[in-house]
Amino acid sequence: MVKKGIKKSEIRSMCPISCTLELVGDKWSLLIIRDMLFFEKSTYNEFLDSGEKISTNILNDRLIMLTERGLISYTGTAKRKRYKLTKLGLELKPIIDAVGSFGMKHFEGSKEYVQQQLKGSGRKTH
Amino acid sequence: MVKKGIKKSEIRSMCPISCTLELVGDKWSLLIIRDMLFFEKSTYNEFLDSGEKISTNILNDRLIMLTERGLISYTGTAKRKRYKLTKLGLELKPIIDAVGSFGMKHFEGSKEYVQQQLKGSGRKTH
DNA sequence: AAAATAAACTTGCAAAATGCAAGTTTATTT
DNA sequence: AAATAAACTTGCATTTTGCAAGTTTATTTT
Repeated sequence: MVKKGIKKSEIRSMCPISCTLELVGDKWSLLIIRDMLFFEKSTYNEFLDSGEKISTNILNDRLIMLTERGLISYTGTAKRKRYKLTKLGLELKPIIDAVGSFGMKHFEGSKEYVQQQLKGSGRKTH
Repeated sequence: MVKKGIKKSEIRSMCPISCTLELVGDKWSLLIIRDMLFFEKSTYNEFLDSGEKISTNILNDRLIMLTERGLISYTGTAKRKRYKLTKLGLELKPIIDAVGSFGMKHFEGSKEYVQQQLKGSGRKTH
């Protein structure tokens, strides 16, 4: 069982880089946020079927955590939640952009992959 | 024993964000790179005594991995290695900058922490 | 030159995070 | 009313990280 997900983590240091990585530096958070930012995903099942195949327990855990940490929030009923980025969550965009730029420059085929992905989604070019 | 460190990872997807996170998205890589970028650290022991207290096995593992992946390289003898960022590694700066900016804006006391840290080091303001 | 120190690892074991496959529970459709 | 779907939950295996204590060879110190 995933008891508590990522540990409430007793702050490694007050370094802004370290703190930010403790907030969203796990294996999945930024990918979920990417899906919200670029592909306009908002529901559990939409997040579930992204290319990286997150598993259900982890997704559930991350959605709770990101919510607790004020990066996302939801509206709707318990069985039909719609998540969106909060003001704080939106401020992660520069990070995602920088990560994406590095990737598009250095991973062959990744730029094309993005184009493909955008075809099927809410078409958000930036 | 840390057999292989972070798995050679069978690529989760061709998404540039996902690929980049597989490259440096573990718990320590970006902190080591931060130490090189901002604090001009270059040796095993210098990395060891950063505020976040990485343990020796993990540090060793990460240094090997970052080297294998072409983000850092070293000169000097086996017992006196000096690491530096490669051209590719330097291209991670925009990511670190974005992560740092978010942190300085949202974690109270983190900006002051940076000032403190810079006092004792090679004084690199940006 | 011998002893002490230090730099760069290595080892073994424990704990935490992630992954996988298969449920369960209510709402919503058919 | 039955089938489907959305949002979880559970149990267990694997991977990754953390901790404490070595080891080995170079460099200083005495």
